[in-house]
Amino acid sequence: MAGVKDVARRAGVSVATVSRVLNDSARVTAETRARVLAAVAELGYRPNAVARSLRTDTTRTIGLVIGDILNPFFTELARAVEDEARGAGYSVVIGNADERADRQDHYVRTLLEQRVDGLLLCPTAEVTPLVRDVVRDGGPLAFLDRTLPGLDVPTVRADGTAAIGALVAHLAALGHRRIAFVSGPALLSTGRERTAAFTAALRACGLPARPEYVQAGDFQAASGRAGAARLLDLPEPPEAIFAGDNLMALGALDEIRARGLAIPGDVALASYDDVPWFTHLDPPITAIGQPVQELGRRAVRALLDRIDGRPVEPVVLDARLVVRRSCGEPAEQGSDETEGRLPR
Amino acid sequence: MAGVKDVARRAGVSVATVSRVLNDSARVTAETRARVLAAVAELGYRPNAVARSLRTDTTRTIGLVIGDILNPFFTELARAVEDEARGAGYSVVIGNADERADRQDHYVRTLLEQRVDGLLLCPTAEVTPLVRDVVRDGGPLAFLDRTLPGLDVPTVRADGTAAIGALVAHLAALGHRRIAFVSGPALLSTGRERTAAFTAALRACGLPARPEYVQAGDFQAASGRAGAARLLDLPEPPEAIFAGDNLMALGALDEIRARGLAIPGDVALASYDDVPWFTHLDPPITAIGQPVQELGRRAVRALLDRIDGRPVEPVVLDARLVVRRSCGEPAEQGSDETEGRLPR
DNA sequence: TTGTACGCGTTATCAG
DNA sequence: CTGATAACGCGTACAA
Repeated sequence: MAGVKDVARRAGVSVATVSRVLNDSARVTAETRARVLAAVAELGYRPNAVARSLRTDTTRTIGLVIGDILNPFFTELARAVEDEARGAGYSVVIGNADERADRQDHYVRTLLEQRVDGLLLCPTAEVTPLVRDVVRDGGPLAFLDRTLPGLDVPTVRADGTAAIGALVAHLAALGHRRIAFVSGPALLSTGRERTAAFTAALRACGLPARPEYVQAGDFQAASGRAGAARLLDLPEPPEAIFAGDNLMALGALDEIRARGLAIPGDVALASYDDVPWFTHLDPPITAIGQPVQELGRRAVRALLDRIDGRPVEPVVLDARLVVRRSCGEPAEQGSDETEGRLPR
Repeated sequence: MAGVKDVARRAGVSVATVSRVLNDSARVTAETRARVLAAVAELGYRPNAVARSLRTDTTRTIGLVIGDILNPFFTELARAVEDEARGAGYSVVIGNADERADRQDHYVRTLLEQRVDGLLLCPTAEVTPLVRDVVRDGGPLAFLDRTLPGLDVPTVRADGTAAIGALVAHLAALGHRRIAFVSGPALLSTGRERTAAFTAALRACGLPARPEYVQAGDFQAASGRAGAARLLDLPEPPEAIFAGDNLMALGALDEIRARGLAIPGDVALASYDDVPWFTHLDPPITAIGQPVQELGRRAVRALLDRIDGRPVEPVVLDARLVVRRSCGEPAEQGSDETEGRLPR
């Protein structure tokens, strides 16, 4: 494969000059520039980014480790991150942790060895030794969507506390008193936050917080189904089930359908995370939507700020309740802004 | 950041020895190996993959350029590719072409400059000059899902011809005679193949092929909605709409719902590509499912074969019809194997 | 078994 | 404005 040397020879100049026109770093005669460019085209020269990176100690690349590539929330997030990064001249390398700490670490390690300029991490566990080390060594890290307690790392996330409060109030207003939650893992900040917000919201509405009405899941569909099954098997099953993410809502839906139960007649259903198809179910699913695009954009900006040594402060955006009909007919229903919404 | 040199000094050995234990290439005393490993741990040494790649001319990395990261078909594909690659000791770098030829080329170029060992491409257009060059130069390329005419490149894909034939026969058996198709782009092999199979299937069933019943889309939801709108606005609207992929099916669904039409009473709906939530709609959507996991695995194996200089032949798997209820009640319905299926 | 020294393709420094 | 050359971090002949 042709290198700068070949190009130089063919253009009748030195390698230094070739490098200069390729990076338009210094002033070069229009004529020699043309000769070089011609040689580049003729030889089909492709710059070797590996060598370039070794020399410049920069890869123009950022890593993104997401929780689960099959989860639409994360793919939408990845999309937003990628768009913003591309705009800034960076490539994004995505690692799919599959909600496993070991796989997360695998990618963190690999990406660091690849010498990415920065790393966006949606942590899958409390904290692994590797992540602790990276933080200690001041690696170019930022957290996205999820936080890690006690670590001083720039974080971009959405807070669902208010929206969950609104959801529980909505359920209570519709007459539901036995409200259950299929939670995410307690190891994740998002899992904990949503559970805490849920119990606080119950209290605020004067509803009892029954421990058996909080079932632990792992953000995967199967656990949503299992959690719903346990809830529906209770001597006194809940009147409403709130799933901690869209995958678990899908699982809960599976279980509810399998039992031939009606929504919201027999049991109401709501979900954290909003996805396009929620709108098409009968009834459409009430959900809490996160500002995913904005999350992605802000995360990239925060990371680039950190890379460039600019000061960066945490970003917390708000999630919001989208009322549809899966929890019962509201007395007075606002227009559903996402009705008929199309992805992209 | 610590390098081999630092490790060597700390362990009291030469850099060569360090390199040897890191790659367990040659015989090293157990004792020195231990000393080196200790030094590595103490210094928190992280091998520089960039330098290593420059030296070895191999990155243990493959590129994957997909059509659209928001399309569940592609994310599932990416997942399968990643799993298989990881098993073989390779990392996967994903590029999202967003169904645009320019963006596809951007990633092909970038990945090539990054010196990936191989490149899996789901081509977004007939053929771009860049792709032509890469093929001509014998770049380590394989096509996935989509094929490019007249190019001698290993290809792994699914064929839907038989399944589409079965679908049209199914529709005809249910009494539908005016059957329409929202096609993918004619520039894509998958778009062309499905359209050809559709018209052939009509003919096989003795149904007329009306040109106005084939509306061109681009595999994105918005075009599915627009295509459905044009069809439903026809003086003689179709009794059944078959969408060329799951995103366009979502769009068509949007349009049908917006018009207050009943499925399948007013219009039947079917989709190419099967997704988990199809099962939960009322009625559940009849679809054609591809063996996505297998596609991903075979693609990686084919690419690695090519990289290692082993002979590789094209792989064509079969898609299959999954009958649900969105086209009407079949006289005799087989069990739906994917009912209640959970992702992962 | 271990050490020395060269080179991978590029950019950046320093002369000219 | 252009050219010669050192250096980036690592792997590997070759020598010891």
